[in-house]
Amino acid sequence: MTKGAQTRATILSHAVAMAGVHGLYSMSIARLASATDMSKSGLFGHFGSKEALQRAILETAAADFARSVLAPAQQEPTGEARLRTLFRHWLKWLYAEERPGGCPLVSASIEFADRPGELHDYLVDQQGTWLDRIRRMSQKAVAEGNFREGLNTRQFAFEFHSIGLGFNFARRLFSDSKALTHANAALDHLIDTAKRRHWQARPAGPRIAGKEARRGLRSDERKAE
Amino acid sequence: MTKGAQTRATILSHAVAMAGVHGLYSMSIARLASATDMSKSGLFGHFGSKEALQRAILETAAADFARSVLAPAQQEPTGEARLRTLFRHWLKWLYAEERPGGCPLVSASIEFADRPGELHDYLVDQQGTWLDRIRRMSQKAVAEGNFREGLNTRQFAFEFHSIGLGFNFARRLFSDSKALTHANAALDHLIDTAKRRHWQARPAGPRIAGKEARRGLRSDERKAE
DNA sequence: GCTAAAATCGCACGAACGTTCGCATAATTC
DNA sequence: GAATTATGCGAACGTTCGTGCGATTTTAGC
Repeated sequence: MTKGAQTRATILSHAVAMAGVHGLYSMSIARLASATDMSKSGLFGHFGSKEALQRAILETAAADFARSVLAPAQQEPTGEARLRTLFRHWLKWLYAEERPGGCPLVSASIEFADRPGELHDYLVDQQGTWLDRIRRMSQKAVAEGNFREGLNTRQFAFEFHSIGLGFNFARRLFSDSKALTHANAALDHLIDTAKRRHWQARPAGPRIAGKEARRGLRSDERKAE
Repeated sequence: MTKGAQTRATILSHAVAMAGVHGLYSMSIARLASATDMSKSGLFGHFGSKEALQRAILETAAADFARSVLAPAQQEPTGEARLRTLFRHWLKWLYAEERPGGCPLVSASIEFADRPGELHDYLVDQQGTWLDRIRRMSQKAVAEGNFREGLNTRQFAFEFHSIGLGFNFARRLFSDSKALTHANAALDHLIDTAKRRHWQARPAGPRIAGKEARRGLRSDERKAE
C-alpha cells in the first residue's frame, strides 16, 4: 500500500516532466519506464491504461499548481496584494527550471483543445476554474474599493491570463530573459487600468477614424459584473 | 512537375489542418494518406522524410499567415491603423473555422519549445520575426507622433502578442464566444496606454506597500528603444 | 515467521509507425 | 507517337507502441 503509492508518486514526478517536453500523447510508457528504472509492464500496472496515466499526470500537475501558486496567494490579504502574489507565483511556476516544458496544464490545453475526450473535458474544467478564480479575486478588489466600480472582471481575468501565456511563450521558445520584466510591467499596466476610475478619459490624442471606430467595442467595457 | 506540385499542395493543405489538431509529431503519415486518398508510400515520396514533411507544413502555414495577416496590414497606412488591421486579421487567422486546431505556428511553438532540432530553430526564427514586426510597427507609430515618445516597443510587442495568445486559448479551449470582445478591448487598453504621454501619472489610488513595491520594475519602462 | 496480497518482471501479442524498393502507370518532352 | 521522366502503388522491412498474462519477488498483517 505504502510502497505502491510511493512508486506511483515517483513515476508521476518523472511523468509530469516528460509530458511537458514530449506532450501527453507522444510521451511513451517505455521511455517513462526506463527513466524510472522500471519495466514497462510493472509501471503500466499502476495505471491500467495510458489514458489513466495521462489523467493522473494532469491531476498531479494540478495538485502541484495548487500547492505552488494558489496556496501562497491564499495567505495574502485579499484584493490587489493577493492578485500580485498569485501572479508572481504563477510566473515562477510557469518557468520552473527543474520542470522543462513549462506548465503542463498550458501545454496540454493547447494539445487537447480540439481533441474531444476525457482529458479535454478535464482541462476545460480545470482551466475554467483557474480563470474564474482570477475573476473572483479581482471582484474582491472591486468590492474593497481598490479597483474601480464597474470593472469588467472577466475582461480583467482574460488580460491577466494572457500575460501569463505571453510569458510562458517568450520564456520557453525564445529563452527571452526579458520576459519576466515584460510580464511584470504588463501586470502593472493592467492593475493601473483597473484602478483608474475612467480609463477612457485620457489626454486627447489623435484618434483614427474609419472602420476601426465603428466596432464600438467600448460599449461592453462598463458592463456590470 | 505541374502535377507533382499540385498534389503536394493538396497534401499540405490537409496536413496543416491535421497538424493543428494532432500536433506535428503525433500526426501520422498513414492518416494523412487516407485523408488525401493516397497511399502511404506515394505521399511519402513527395517529402522523403517525416521531418521534411513537418518542415513543409510549417512553411505552408507561414506562407498562409503572410498572405492572410501580413499582406492586408501592409496595405494600410503605417502606424496605429496598420497595427489595428494587423491585429484584426491575426485574430481572424487564429480562429478560422475551416482550420481546426487554431494557429499551427502557435501550437507547434508550444510543442517544440523544449525539443531541440530543425523545427525548433525554424519556429524560433519565424516567431521572432513576427514579434519584431509588431515591434517595428509600433516604433513607426512612435516616429509618427501617435504613440508617445520613449515607448518601450518591445514591451508593446510582448503585450500585443500576449493578447493574441489569450484569444487563441480562450477561443479554442473554452469556445468562449466573448473572447473576441475581450481581445479587442485589451488592444484598446494597450493602444491607449501607448498614446498616453505618462501612463504612470494616474489619479493617485492606494498603493500597496511591502515586497511588491521593491521590485522596481518601472525603471526599465522608459528605456529608449 | 508465515501467509495472503501487492508489486514487479519477462515475454509475447497485434497494431501502427516511418521508411525502402521494385514495378506499373501516368505525364511530359522531343 | 516514341522516349523519358515523374508520379503513385503494394508489399514488406524493422521498430516502437499500448496492453495482457503467468511467474516471481517483495511487502504488510498476523
